[in-house]
This record gives sequence, structure tokens and C-alpha cells, in this order.
Amino acid sequence: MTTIRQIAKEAGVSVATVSYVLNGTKPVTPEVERRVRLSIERHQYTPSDVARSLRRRTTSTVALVFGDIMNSFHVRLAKGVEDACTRQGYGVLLYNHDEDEQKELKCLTSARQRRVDGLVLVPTGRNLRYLRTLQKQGVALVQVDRHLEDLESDVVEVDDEAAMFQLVSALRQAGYRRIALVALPQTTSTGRSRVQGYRRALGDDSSGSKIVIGGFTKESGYESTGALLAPGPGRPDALVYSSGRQALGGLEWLKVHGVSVPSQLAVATYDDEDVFPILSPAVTAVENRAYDVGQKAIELLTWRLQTRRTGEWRRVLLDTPIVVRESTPGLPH
Amino acid sequence: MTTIRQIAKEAGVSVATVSYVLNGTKPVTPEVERRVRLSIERHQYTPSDVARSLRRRTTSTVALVFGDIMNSFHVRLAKGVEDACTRQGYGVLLYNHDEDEQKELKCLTSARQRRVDGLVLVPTGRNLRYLRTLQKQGVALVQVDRHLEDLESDVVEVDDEAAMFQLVSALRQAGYRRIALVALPQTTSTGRSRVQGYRRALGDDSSGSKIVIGGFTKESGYESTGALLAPGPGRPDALVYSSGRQALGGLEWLKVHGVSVPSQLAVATYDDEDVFPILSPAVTAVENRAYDVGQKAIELLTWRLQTRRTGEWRRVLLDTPIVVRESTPGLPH
DNA sequence: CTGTTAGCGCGTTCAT
DNA sequence: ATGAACGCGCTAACAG
Repeated sequence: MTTIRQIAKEAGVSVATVSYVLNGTKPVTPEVERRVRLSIERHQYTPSDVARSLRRRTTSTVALVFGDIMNSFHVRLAKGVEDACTRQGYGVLLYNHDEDEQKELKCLTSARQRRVDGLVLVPTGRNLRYLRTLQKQGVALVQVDRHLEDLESDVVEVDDEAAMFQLVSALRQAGYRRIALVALPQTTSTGRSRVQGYRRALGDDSSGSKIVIGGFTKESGYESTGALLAPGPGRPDALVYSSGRQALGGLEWLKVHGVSVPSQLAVATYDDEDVFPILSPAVTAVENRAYDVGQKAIELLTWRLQTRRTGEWRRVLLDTPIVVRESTPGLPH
Repeated sequence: MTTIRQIAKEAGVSVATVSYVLNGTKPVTPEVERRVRLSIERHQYTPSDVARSLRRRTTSTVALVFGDIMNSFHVRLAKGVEDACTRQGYGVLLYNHDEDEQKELKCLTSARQRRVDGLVLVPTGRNLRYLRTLQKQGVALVQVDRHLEDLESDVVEVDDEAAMFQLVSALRQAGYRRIALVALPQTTSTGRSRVQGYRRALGDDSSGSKIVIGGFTKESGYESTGALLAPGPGRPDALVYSSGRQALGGLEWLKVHGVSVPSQLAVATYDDEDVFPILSPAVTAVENRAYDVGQKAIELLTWRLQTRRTGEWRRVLLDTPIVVRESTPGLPH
């Protein structure tokens, strides 16, 4: 592979000069520049980013670490991050931790070893210590979608509590009385906020309250639905899912077991999967602004990297409109 | 940031020794090893992959370049690639080209500059020359999902022609007579194969044949459906989409315009989006084995990288079962 | 055998 | 416009 020295030799100049031409760092005689460019062209020469990174002590790379790219929230997040990074000249290294603390640590280790400049993380377990050393070493960290209580960093989230409160309140006002919730694991801030919003909306009247803790997968939605709709008294008249994946699984259960939506049961969910509009009935959902979250995260990240400042952490809370559709008759549009 | 020299100094040995301990390259006295490890531990030292890459002339990184991660095929592909790469110790750099030739070139340029070892590419336009120089420079290239006719490389694809042939044949045997097709742009091998399969299945009887060339987006599916179902004679009794995105858009059109599936119109599509089972009616689809494609691609890639062989290109063709559901009454399961 | 010295890989940047 | 040091880890050749 061609190196800067070969270009220099062929153009009859020093390597420094070639570097100046390449980066426009210092003025260069037109004639010399011409010769250099010619040689570069002839060899299809491209400077090595790895050598460059070594010298500059930055890699222009950010790691994107989250649970599972098959999750619609994460896909959009990835797209938002990717678009923003491309605009800013950053590369994106992709890591899935599958909501497993061990795997997450491996991702973080690898990212550090690769000397990424920044880290966009949907944190799982408590790899606190490690994240802190990362920060100390100058890696810019942005937590997205959820955050660890004991870790100071920039954070970009959606206002989960408010959205869930709004959704459940609207259901109550529409006359639903036994509103059940499929929650997320309470180990995540997101999971907790959504339950809080639900509780606050129900207020003192927790008679119809019913919560099952589900997971992040379609399968967990399927099972949780079965658990909530077990025959017996106090069968729910409305079901709220905490994630799009859960809802997809849940809808499958309902379809298989012949529960008709919305006549027998109203359904609403977090995360606006892009099929919800075309389902029959179309599903009411809390819009997930994952794309915006990704964009914003990179915005904060690049600001940190450019200013090299630390402290005064920012927390961005995006509000999330509810899109009312056919699965919840009675809700105001 | 800690360097190998600081570790060496603190442990009272030379940098070479530390390197040997790190990589197990040469045997080292237990006592010395202990001291080195202790110092490494104390400083949370991790060797820099960028320095390592510079020296080793490999980056243990592959670039994944495709149209748009929002596409279900690409998501699964990404997951397959990611899983396989993680197992093999490779990092994954993510690039979207949005089916735009210019952007694709930028992705490729960036990937080259970063000195990735390999490239998993869903090729768009004809950046042939550039891809060839990449190959000459030792970058392992695998084309996936589609391929450029004039570019020799390893290829992993799905047997599009066969799948479409099978699907349309089955529709004919079930009694459908006016089977319309929403195709993909004919600039891609995939787009062409799917049309070929369709044509071959119809045989001489092209009377009911009707093709509209759509794009890669949901929106294009929406519009194409409108075009095919314009009032008039010879209205199709079955509609086949060439991609999951198209189908999602198309189903929205059908829902909006009150066309009832399957009583007025049968629908089948390529790409098994994971909501198809829960739609009403559930949609018949050609399973997309994107995850397997990704796995296989990395398998070929790492083989190339390890053996450093070139030539004798392999082409892997995965077969894709058809999953018959409710949207196509009469089809055998 | 164990450990050291020295220089490489490639681009950047400061002093000349 | 140039020479040379530098960033950081690897490894061939060499010494004890």
C-alpha cells in the first residue's frame, strides 16, 4: 500500500510538504502542490487513518452500544446516530450487548481498546466503575433512552413518566376501569419511569391496577399477555404495553386466542412501530422519537469533544406525542 | 493514558517483556509476569488497538455498507454480521448509502481510509473501478443480497429467481389469473432476478401480467399499489410485492382505499417482516434469511482474511422457504 | 532460555 | 520547504 513517503519521493518533496497539501495545514507553492496532487492521483493514495489516529490521539469514531438492533427503537436510534455522525465525519462502531451485563462489559472494553472518541450507550447492568474510568480517560459518554442513577454524564431520554401518565389518564377518562400494564424490568430507569407514570395516572384508585413485569422481547409480550388475561374476575378492559416488541408479541397472543380488539379489550403501547398504522385495528401508541434521540446524542457528544469540557452535564428530555388509533375507542385524537 | 512504557518502567522490565506477557508471544518467568500483570491491573492498562493496527497492518474491523438500516432485511443482516464478528473478534463499522451511488462512494472511501480488513457490501450503483482497487489493496470484499455483474468477489445471496418462481407458480395453481407485480429497480441483480422468476412462472400466458417498477421504500409500495389498482378492466386478483417495505406501504394503501384482503385481492410478498404473522389477514411471504446471509458473509470473509487467498470466488445461494398465510387463500401450506 | 535494545509502521508538527 | 522527533505497540536480532 502506498505511503506518504512514496508520494513525497515521487513528487520530489518532503513528507511534511505532502502532509501540508493533504490537510491544507500550511501554504504550499502551486507548482509543488500540482506535482504532489498528480502523484497522489496516480497512486490512488489515501492517507491511513490509523497512523493519523495514532498521531492525533483521536479516532473520529464513536461506539454505539445497545441491547439489540432488532428492536425498532434501537434501529431508529442507530439511523439517527449514523446520519449525524456521517455529517460530522465520525465513524460508527456497532455493538450489541443483548441486555447482558457481561456482554456490555466486553463491548465497552473493546471500544476502549479501539480508542473511540465517544460512546453512545443504552446502559444495562451496573458497569459503573468501568464507565467512570472511561470518562476519566477522556471518552465522551452519552447515555440514551435510560440512565444509571449513580453515573454522571450527558443523557438523552424521552419523558417516559409523562407519556405513560398521559396515556393512562386518557384511557381512564375514556371510561376504562381495569387498565393492566405489561412493564419492563425494573432494573432500568425507563422501566421504572413507565410504571411511575402508570401509577400516578391511576392515583388512589388502584383497584383495577394490575402489573406484570415483562422483558424486552416479543416472546415476553406474548407470555405476559397470557398471564394478564387468565380467566377469572377482574379481567382487564385495557392493556398497555411498555414496548413495541412486547405489543407485537401480545397482539399475536390475542390473535391466537381469539380475543377481539378493541371490542373485548383496548390496546395501547409504547414505541410506535411502523406497522401499527396498518394493523387491524390500527394500534394506539406513544411515538418513539428514537431518531431524534440519536441525533441529539451526537450533538451533545461532538460538543463535548470539541470543547473538551467536562461537568455541567446536560439532560435532554424529549416529549413524545401519543398517536391515537383504532385500538382504543373513546380516546381523543 | 497509560502506555506500554509506563507499565514496563513500573514493573522494572523492558517494553518487549510487557508485550510478551500481553500476547503470550514468548515465555516469561512467573515472577516477572506477576509484576507486569500487577502493574497492568493497577493502571487499568489496555494496549491501544490503533498502535497495534499500525504495526500489524490489520485493523480487525469490517465495514458493513448497505442502503438503509431501517429496512428489515438490512437489520437482520446487521445482526448476523455483528454476531459473527463479535465471535471472531472483529469490529463492525456501520455505513448507510441510502441507495445513492455518490454516498456509496463516500462510504467506501472512508472504509478504505480506515483500513478495514473486510467489506460486506450491498452494492448500489457502479462504483466498479473503486471496488476493484480496494480488492487489489487486499481488502476482502463480499457482496451480499445482490451483486454487480462485472465484479468478481465472494457473493452471498438468496435464490431470488427460484423463490419468486415458486411463489407465482403456486398462485397460478391456486387459480389466480391476473397476478400483478410491484418490482424493484432493474438496476440491481435482485430486482432483475425477481422479475425473471415472475416471468418464468407465468410462461407463455402473459395476458394477466402487469408490472410496476417500485423503489425500496414504503412510500413506493403505496404509490405502486395505487397505480396497479387503477379502475379499469383487468384488475389484478393477486398482488406480489418485491420487498417487505413495499408490502407495508401497499397494505396501507389497500386499507385506506377499502380494498379487502384477501376477498377482493390476494397479497404475497418478498421479505418476511416480523409483523406479517399478526396482520389481519396474516401475510404470505418469502422468508428472508438476512441473518444467515450476514453470518455466511463473515464466514467467507474471515476465511479469505486468514488464508490470504484470492480468486476461486464462491457464490453462496440460500434457498428461501415460502411461508403461506391467510392473505393468499388456496395456496398449499 | 529469559530479557534487552533498537527500529519499524505512517502521518503530523515544530524548529530550522 | 525540510529534517527529525513523536505517538504506541510489535518483533528481529542480540546479550546474558
